[in-house]
Amino acid sequence: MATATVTRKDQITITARNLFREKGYKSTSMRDLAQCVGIEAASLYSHVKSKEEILQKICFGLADKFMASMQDAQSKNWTADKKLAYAIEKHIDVVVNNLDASGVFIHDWKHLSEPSLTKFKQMRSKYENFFIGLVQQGIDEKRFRNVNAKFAVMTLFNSMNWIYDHYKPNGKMKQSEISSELSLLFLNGLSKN
Amino acid sequence: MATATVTRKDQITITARNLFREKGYKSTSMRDLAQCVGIEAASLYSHVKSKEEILQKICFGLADKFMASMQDAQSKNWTADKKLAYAIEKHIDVVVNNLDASGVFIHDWKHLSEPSLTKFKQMRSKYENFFIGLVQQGIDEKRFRNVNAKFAVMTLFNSMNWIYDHYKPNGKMKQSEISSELSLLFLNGLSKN
DNA sequence: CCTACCGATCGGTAGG
DNA sequence: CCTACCGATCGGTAGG
Repeated sequence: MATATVTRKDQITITARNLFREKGYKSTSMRDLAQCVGIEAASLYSHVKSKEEILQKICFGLADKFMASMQDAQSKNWTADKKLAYAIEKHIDVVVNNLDASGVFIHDWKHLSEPSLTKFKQMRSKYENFFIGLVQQGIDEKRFRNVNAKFAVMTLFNSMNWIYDHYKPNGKMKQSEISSELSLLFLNGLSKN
Repeated sequence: MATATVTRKDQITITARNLFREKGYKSTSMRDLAQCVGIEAASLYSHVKSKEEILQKICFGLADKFMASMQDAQSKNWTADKKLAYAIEKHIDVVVNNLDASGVFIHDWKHLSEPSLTKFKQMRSKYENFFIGLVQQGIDEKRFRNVNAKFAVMTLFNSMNWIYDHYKPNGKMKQSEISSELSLLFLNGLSKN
């Protein structure tokens, strides 16, 4: 029977995600990380190549999840507004189930060095353009008001991405409520009537 | 005749705002700052007490502007929805006219130490509660749908605060368009249609 | 506003 | 995974 084994490397990644999110990447030292893991700082380098490698794993790990959810939404044969609601739901699902990584993703991607930085920006653009395309399609089909699609999507993203900051797993609002409320707020905001 | 004199201290503050926004507070060294100003690092301390003092000036300088716009909106004898639209417009006005400071405000307030940190959080709470109160009032008066007022305001704030990130002074959208589009998007989203 | 310098801390390596 | 240690850089001070 396969048991879920948390290797030391996993433990380092998980701890780093939490520390980076709490204090920020630049303010977290490898010595902080080592202490939380319970080993000496130098020992970290038996498991990771560098501090930035950890950041890369966190940022691209989440980026991959967003890309997968995009492809899922893309494959559906629905109207633009329905697809958009679905994509919002999927995005929030990723954020809520990766709270620490989401915080790091949003705040610390800037500290990636080349060529990771360029790759990261490209993935983000691709993802943003998918949403912008859906909004534009909704406008063309006269489902939405005639807004600036890019501006609307930026507004949406900022709302979605910061959920990690005020979401409490055992709080008043359940994940499903947040999803439905946010997509309603946004789609209603775009609606014509 | 009074001429606008930019003192060295002003120059340090302005340069710091820009560097902190571009690279982050923690990633900007006093040596970086000194070089951009054109003096030696040690000379900075003739004009400022510490690195954190600069951060405090930036954060509380902007917080004061937000508080002033809140008091302005509060003094109006209008309905909740109209007051909210006005408060949104005023908030965006502060952000757009303080782009660098807004970026620092949003990203780096965490690096304030006590007692500044507590004071900052208190001001922010007061400001947030003002907006939450307006949304709740709109709900009570049956002007808005019955949403979670706090969640709606967090959504609004995240949209408004990140304008600094994609606003281009000479871009497609003028400030007035951003204001009206964002408040329409939000108020329309809250409306019962 | 500068030169000269401080103690602390950083990411990371050597060698076992 | 540890001890021992590296060169670089940090915020900041002394003294002029």
